[in-house]
Amino acid sequence: MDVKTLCLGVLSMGEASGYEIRKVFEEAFSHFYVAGFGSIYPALAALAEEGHVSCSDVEQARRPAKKVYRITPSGQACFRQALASAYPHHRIRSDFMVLTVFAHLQTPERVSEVLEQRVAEIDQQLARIDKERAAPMANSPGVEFTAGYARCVLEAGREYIRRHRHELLQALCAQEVKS
Amino acid sequence: MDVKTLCLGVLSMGEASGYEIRKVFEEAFSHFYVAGFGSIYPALAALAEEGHVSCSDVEQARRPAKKVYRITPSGQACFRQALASAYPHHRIRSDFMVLTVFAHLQTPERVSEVLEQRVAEIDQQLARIDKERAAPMANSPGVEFTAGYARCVLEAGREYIRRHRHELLQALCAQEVKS
DNA sequence: CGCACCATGTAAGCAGTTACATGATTCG
DNA sequence: CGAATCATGTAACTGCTTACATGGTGCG
Repeated sequence: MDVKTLCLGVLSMGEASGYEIRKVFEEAFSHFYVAGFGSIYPALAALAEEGHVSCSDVEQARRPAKKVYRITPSGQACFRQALASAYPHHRIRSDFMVLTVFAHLQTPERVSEVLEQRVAEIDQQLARIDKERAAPMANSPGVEFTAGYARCVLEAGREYIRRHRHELLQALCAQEVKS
Repeated sequence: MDVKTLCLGVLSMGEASGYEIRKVFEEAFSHFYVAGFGSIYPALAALAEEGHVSCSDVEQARRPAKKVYRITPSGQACFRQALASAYPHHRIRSDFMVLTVFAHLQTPERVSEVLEQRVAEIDQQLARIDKERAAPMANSPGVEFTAGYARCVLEAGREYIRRHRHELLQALCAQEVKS
């Protein structure tokens, strides 16, 4: 699934500008999808040309004017079709895990720092999920389920690091003494 | 971290051909990094040109000849440098979670299928981890730690789906009756 | 006055995927 | 004999990231 399809998804929950869509990606969707301005704006332009969204300029008091996009019936059909035919891939690209796999090529201090950074990032993501739950942009069972899934997986990872970091660091120290 | 760096990492554990490196990506590394032939072969060629790996043709009885790559001291230094300076990013791109967020736009049958497919994939990955643990290509504390981390996170996700799938599906059915 | 936020876009470049192209051997 | 495995590569394409370009408003 590409950024275009995901933009349609965001717009299926209500009209929005490009800037607001990006905020959704950064906040509510940040646990499973990354997209920046550079991919969102071209995606919206392409969707408008295909007739999947309509667009209107909205002047604002004390703010720059914005372009508000709305999903059209054809866009709705297109998004439903994408949902119906997509395979539920789940790809991870983790430099964190690369760094832990090759822990023996780093100093114990460095490995400890890496683990701390990962825990800090998990804490941030958990805080974001709780914030989103307090003020849900759309209170659907799907959003609820997915937030719970993300929460559960993140907490499991954090707990694992807490419980096993000493084993890893001790093994590294033992190895350092030998060499 | 790019494919080139990861290839150096694989070669830091011992010499290998491109074909064998790809097997490592598909098996031991599959939980946190994806790479196919199309990125591995060009990466190895580039590394050879930069002097980070050496390469020799090896004729085999009853097999096609292969090119065996070995990491050089400069490659080792380069990889250590990459490990020392990389930030532990952990990116997820999950069509699975997109599909669950928009569960209300799909039939309960479809959502159920999606959940089952995810559970099946988790089971496959868990089986792969256990297989790898039985015959570890390198028995380092880092490999052990990372396998445990992946195990823990995958199991948490599977458990969450098992415990909460009924809630999601019931909410969808209730909504369907209303509309 | 400077920073952060609101707001929209373009263009170049790169990394990686997909498909193509080839060919030997082994096993059922 | 066909399928799977071993084995290496190229080329086109796509999708995304990064950097560039611009400019108004609000707050401390």
